[in-house]
Order: sequence, then structure tokens, then C-alpha cells
Amino acid sequence: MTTRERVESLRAQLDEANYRYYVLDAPTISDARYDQLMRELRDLEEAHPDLQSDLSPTRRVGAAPSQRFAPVEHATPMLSLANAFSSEELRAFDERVRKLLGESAVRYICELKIDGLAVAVRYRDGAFVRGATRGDGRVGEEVTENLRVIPGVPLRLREAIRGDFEARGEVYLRRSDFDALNLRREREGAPRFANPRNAASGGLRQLDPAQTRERRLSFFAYTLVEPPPEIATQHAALERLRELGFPVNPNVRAVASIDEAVAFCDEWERRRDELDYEIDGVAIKVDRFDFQERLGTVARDPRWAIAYKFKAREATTKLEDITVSVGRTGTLNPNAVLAPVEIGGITIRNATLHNEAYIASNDIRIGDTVIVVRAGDVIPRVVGPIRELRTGKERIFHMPTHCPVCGADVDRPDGEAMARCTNASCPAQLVERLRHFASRGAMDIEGLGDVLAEQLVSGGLVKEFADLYALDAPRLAALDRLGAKSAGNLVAAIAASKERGLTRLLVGLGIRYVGEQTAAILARDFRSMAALAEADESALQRSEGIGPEVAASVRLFFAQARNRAALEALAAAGVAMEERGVAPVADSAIKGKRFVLTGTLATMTREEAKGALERLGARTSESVSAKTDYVVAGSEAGSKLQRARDLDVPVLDEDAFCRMLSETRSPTHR
DNA sequence: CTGCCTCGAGTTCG
DNA sequence: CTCGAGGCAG
Repeated sequence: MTTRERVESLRAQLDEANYRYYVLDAPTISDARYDQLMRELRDLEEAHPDLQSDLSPTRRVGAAPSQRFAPVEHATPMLSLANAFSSEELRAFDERVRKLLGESAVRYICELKIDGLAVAVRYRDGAFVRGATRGDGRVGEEVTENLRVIPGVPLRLREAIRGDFEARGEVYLRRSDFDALNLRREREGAPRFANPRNAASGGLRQLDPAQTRERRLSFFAYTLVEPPPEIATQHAALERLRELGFPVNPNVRAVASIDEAVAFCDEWERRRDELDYEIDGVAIKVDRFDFQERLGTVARDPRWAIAYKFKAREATTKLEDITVSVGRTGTLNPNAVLAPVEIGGITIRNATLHNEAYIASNDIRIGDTVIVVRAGDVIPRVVGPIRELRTGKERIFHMPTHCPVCGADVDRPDGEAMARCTNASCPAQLVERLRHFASRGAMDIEGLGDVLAEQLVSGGLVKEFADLYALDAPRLAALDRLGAKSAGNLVAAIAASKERGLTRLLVGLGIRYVGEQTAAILARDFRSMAALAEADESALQRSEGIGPEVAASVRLFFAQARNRAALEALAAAGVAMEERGVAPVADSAIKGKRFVLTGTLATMTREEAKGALERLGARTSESVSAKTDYVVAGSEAGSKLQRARDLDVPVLDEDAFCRMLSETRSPTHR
């Protein structure tokens, strides 16, 4: 074999491996073998400069940086699609198409709309010669060298088509590559990217193609420009693109009616999170090219296709300010004040920014135009700025050194993420603690929410928890916006809370590391506040799940004179200091089983379901693991249900769950 | 020491 | 719901 033949053979093997990996998704050689072939080829090319070629897989490492991106005129304009936001609009589109064509039924092809950047790639005699961004559709930017480093873009077609050939598609970044990229940047101290599309867009427009390569961009082709006559439909064109060596998205469906297209849209709007890349809708195209031609294009949009857009999950808006609030544990929480923006039917005005480190690592500045997402989790997040829109007037945020409410020093212990107000009687903390004390999981005082807590503290009526129990209706009615009737209801609710029992009282006190579960264990093992107050750290650690940190925190709470006095005042007011409530059933079929509740149940609240389970001796927890016995999934169950399936944990729907409850209960009835 | 598993804390809108 | 961090088993 001559050297030239060996070089050609290596290139063919590497191209084939690439095709099997990126297009067929079925690798046939190991990464190590691939690297070995690549090394041999590189060595041969270095030794024989006359054998070098732009089309060699070795060139995917990235050529020398270019000075700028030259404008490229698209011979055929890169069209945009008209948008539809509802099934009604899709049906109207279908009617118009059928009327214009005079057909009673038209076949469509449905393709996922990948959230990336559209590009055009040109080939001459089967060899990649030029790539360009969409630009405004008529003129784009030349990004040939950047596209060359994207493994999914074939450098040579699998058939050497004579003359010019052009395909179009989407450059995008997989979620997994996006996460890895951000992780790397975080380690390097570089700001995170807000979303995969921005990272891909920036990556493709790097002057140094080697930088583009590091982003690990991917590619899907979806358009064959100027198809030959024997290719008469879009689905045949996709098939052809695949044969030629382009990655083509597999989630495509040819349908015989608009109803099926609507079903496809609904299905993928539901399933969009299953994919490793982001999609923002579905492109619906008339399948037959002769029909497409007859329908033509008006203004900028073709009349033969429409883009169904999913409900938005993100939007851009202005970050007008960052305010700082004080939490019940004294944490200083930065909040984003946003110009109101609608995402998925809800208007967002505020969002948490967590802490100073989050703001810095995402490079968020006051005055920025920011991207806000509201994904599967309902709570919106500010994920990052659009740096291109900066004016230079943006301000970097710094955490205040003094509490914005009481003016006390702010402290941030080494290694901790949160800054804290050091004043234990800071009014803001008092309000938040009071709210927590009255909350559902704690003393459950109905009618005592954030507004009233604020009024009680600022009006000087409550300085510690016990003061609540001295309130009477006339004094409450003196507060703004509280009538005689609601004042009476509140007094009754406060009185009722005296009998909640030790667990809930412990939760309400807000001892660090003591939440619902830990409080329940402490109440179970120590039975009374007095016994708990006397327990030393080693006694506490004998309880299940209590380690040195929690034990020390509990000890510290009871060691402080102020807390002991507060507890005495509560006891004097008549608040129960022992565990109340029902003894669990001695024996039942589900005793000791671990349940996780997720989603919304129709016939009961999550709290009620939890109570019912606990009375039967079962345990509930918040996260699904291999130790979980059952997951109860209501409607709109989220990631926990997914995890249950991954771990093969039995899943009960509401019916099955109710049956289990009643069957378990009946033997204990007489 | 490492890798689960679990808990606590903070979170938005209507 | 997600993150951070404590508890605990191997």
C-alpha cells in the first residue's frame, strides 16, 4: 500500500466512524481506536505535506483564527416560518392550504424545531466548501472554518454529487454538553452561559475555530436545497440527507391530516424534557414539493409551512434593581426586581437571586437585559444577561455590609454561601420567625400571614412568640385592615394552636437543622420539652438521624437564656409542651413502609394523605431512592415520578393508593 | 474518604 | 423543586 493509499484509507475509516457515531447513532469502533487512527493520519500528513487536505478529518481541530466573518449571500433565501400558538391556528393553516390547492386532504410532515442557529452548508463535487449563518435570511456570515470543527457536519458527502449541493440545518448544543461546558467555565471562574442556544450562537461565531471546537456543538440537517426531480417530498429529502451522511433528527412524522399533526405537537410539548437538546416547537410542512411550489411564498413566509410554538418557558426582560430582604434565620437574600414579563401565561415581576456568588458567577448586573426561565419547576430563575445589549451603564451588585432593616453588621462565615444579619432581634427576622411559627407545618394559625406578622411586629404588639397568646380582639381590630370579625377569628385560631403538641412547636421555634422530620424524631424520643431541654449532646445523638451538628444546634438553643425564657412564657400562656396526637396503629400491612407523595391528588390534600399514612405506621419522605417502597403519583407528577421509574420503584395512582388505604384500614376497625 | 440518602431552607403567582 | 449540607454505611 502506498502512503497515499494509506492516508485515503485512514480518512475513509474515520469518516465512516464519524457517520456511524453522529448520524446512525451506532458507533462501531471504540474511542481509543478512533484516536489511534487519527494519530496515525496526523503523523502521515505531517510527514507528507503534499498529502494534506482541507477535507481531512484532522482539520476538524480548527484552522487559524480568521479576522472577521465575510458576508455571504444565500442563492436561495433562508426563509423563516410563520408562527402558530394554538391548534386553532394550525387548523386555519390547513384550511388555507387545502383551499389554495383544491385538495380535500394534504399530507404534512412534522419535524421538531431545534432551539439553535440555522446554517447553510455548501458542497462542490461532494466536498465541503463553505458554510454560512442564516443572518437576515438573504445575507449571512461565512463560518466555514467554525462549521468544519463540528463533528456532525460531513466534510465529504457519502456520494460525490457532481457540481454544487447545499443543505441547511440547525447548529445546537446538547444539554449534557451545555452542562459540562458551564461546569468547566465555573471552575475557570468564567461566567456561565444562560442557555444552550446562546452558548451555541457564541460558539459558532468564535474567531478562533479551536474555541468553537471546545463548545462541542452538534448539527441536524433538515433542508435539501434544490432537490433533484426524483426527490418529490420532504420526507424523501430527509432520507436522502441521511444517506449523504448528515445527521437528521429521528423524531419526524409524516401525517395524513392536521389532526395528527396537532397530536404530534401535543405529544412533544409533553415530552420535550426527554430530549438531550432543547426544542421550542414543531415545524409542519406540506410534504409534496410540487404542492409547496404551487403554494409559494408571500412576503417572507412560505405558505406551505408553519411553526407551532410551544408555550414559552423563557423570556428576556430588564433587571431594574436588586433588593435585599432578610430571612427568618437572618440570611440576606438578594431579589431581582424585573420589568413585568409574561412567561407561559404568568406575569413575572420578581425572582430570587439566591446569594452574591450566584449573581457573580452568572455575571448578572443591575440594568442588564436578562433571560428569565420558568421551566418544569414553577419558580422563575434569572439565568444570565444578554451581554450584547449592555450599554456600559450596568452596575455590579455588592451585598450590603449592614443589614438593610436594622443596620446591624452583616457576617459571612468562611465557606458559607449566605450572608447573615448578626442581630438576633432584628425586626425583619422577627417577622419571618413569627410567620414560620404560624405556618401550616408548625403551629398552623390560620389568618396569620406575612401582612399581619409585619403589622404585629411593627405595631409593637408582638416581641416574642408568647405575646401572640395575650392578644385580644379589640387590640387586633385597632390594626389597619382588620375588622372585628376577622380579629375574633384570629384570636380563636391562636388559642387553638396551644394544643398542637411538641412536634409542631419544635418546628415553629425554628431551631437550626430542626425541621418536620427531626422535630418528629425528637418529640418521639424525648416526649416533653423539659426532657429535651435537659438532654446533653450524647443523649441527643442516640436518636436516629441526629449527628454532632444537629445535636450541637439543639443544645445551643436550650443553653441560651433568652430561648428558655421564651419557652417558659409559652408554657405560662398554656401552650402544650408535650407530644399530643394519636398513637400509631400497633400493626398494619404497610407499617414501616416508605412512601413518597408527588403530584396533585384529587380526593385529598398531600397533607391528608401523609397524615393517613402516618396513622397507619407508614413513613413518608421527600425524595425517591432505592429504599422507597411506593411512590404515589397524582396528576402533574414531575421528576419524582420519572425517578421512580428509573429506579423501578412501584408507582401507585390515586385509585390504587385509596384502595390500599381502605384495605389496610379495615382490619383495625371492629 | 466516598457516595448515597435524607432533611432543611428558600422560593413565585394568583 | 432544587440546592447545600448533615448523617451514615461501606
